[in-house]
Amino acid sequence: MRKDAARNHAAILATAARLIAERGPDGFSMDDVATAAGVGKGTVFRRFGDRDGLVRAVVDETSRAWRAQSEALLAADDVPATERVITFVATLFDHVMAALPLVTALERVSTRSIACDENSDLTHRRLVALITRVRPGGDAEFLAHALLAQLRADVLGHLVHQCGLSVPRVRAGVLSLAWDVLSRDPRRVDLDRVVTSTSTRSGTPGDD
Amino acid sequence: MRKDAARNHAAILATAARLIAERGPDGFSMDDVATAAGVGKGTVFRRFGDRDGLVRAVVDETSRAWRAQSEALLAADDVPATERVITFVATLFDHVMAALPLVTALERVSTRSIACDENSDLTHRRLVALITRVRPGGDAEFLAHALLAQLRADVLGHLVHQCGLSVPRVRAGVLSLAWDVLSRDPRRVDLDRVVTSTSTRSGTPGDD
DNA sequence: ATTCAAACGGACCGTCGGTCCGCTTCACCT
DNA sequence: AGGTGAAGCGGACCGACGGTCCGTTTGAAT
Repeated sequence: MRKDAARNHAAILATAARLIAERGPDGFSMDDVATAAGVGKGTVFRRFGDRDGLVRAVVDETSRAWRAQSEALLAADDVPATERVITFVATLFDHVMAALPLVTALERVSTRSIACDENSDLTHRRLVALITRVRPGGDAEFLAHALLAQLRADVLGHLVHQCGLSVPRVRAGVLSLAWDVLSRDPRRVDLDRVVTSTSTRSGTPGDD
Repeated sequence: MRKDAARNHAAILATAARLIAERGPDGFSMDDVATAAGVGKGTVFRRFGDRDGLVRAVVDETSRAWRAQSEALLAADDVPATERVITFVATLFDHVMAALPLVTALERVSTRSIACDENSDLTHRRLVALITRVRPGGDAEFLAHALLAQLRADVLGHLVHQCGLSVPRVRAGVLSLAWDVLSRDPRRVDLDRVVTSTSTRSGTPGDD
């Protein structure tokens, strides 16, 4: 990589991170980034492909520390399995909250609403692995999705900024929920009967 | 309301609903709707204010049946409280799944990522009321948010279309989770100790 | 039939993501 | 050091889109 290219690459990343943090997840255009970074628009697109790629690159850099943390947690066999799941969720919560505008921007990338990138997928797989050790019988894949849905940046931002819930309260709620899910009671009631009796009166969707 | 205005109003709503269903939550422009409905662009904006308003109007009409259903559920004092919550969640799930592209479009309205409209708020308040009867001591407001987060259209669409989970599987997962949350065990472990000991090592966010 | 306000419609505007191509600059080679 | 080719640069340009404006049309009340 040429020297000027490396310099521009770093400048663009730093500028984008700053603009997103200052102006929110939608408060910047590609022109803004280019101008503020002191480069031409073409340079930004040459480096990162499109807006999507730029946001991903910034997130990727910012979340590097957390990824290492979660990787270490996977290998920490001395810690009880349940505690590892809870800690995984807690650290991810903290990470998302610390970079709310940035992660929100990631979730709003044009192509898909929910992140389909490698990092998100890796996070999910790791959580599945951890949950499986606690509840080998349960639907770990779904449970991981359910817990991760609680940690979506737009969800957390909504709770904190629109609804006015305090961050500690939300954090406690998320962790309690994770705990409940992990310690679920296997004596399942007849959920099917309760539910289908009322909901299938109109349309019976989802049974193709 | 003048006759032609009423006719155009209905035509625009129907056309928008059709386009969203056919082409997905982002597959239509305001010009598209106007042209397909046989009216001028100005007419669409005069009626609905902006893109946001148009999508909301379509959703509002489509969800009318479900709103009545949920209202009846609130008043059904003969049904056990827990069953009412589960049924509430189940019918909302069915409603969202039946109109996935439309609800997804609603969630992507420009102003805010998470719906802040009157309907969403009403749904949340009703769910809070129902949950409070089951768990008077718990954080009903947060729990309602947590359950509703599972029913976000983009979340459900991701699980079904990207991850390939079947609709019944997701439905069962969501209802099980609701059940678990409602029947949570009040004997709380020392969650705080477990969590803060590991996660606060880096940054201690959220304790202002 | 007259009248006028409500409604209409499409030309028009600003913004933005993304492309293109002529110019510049780096790094390597002799 | 000077030459050389390619990698990199940058901003003019394009098409799409949300939203506005205003001259024209139309419905209904009198």
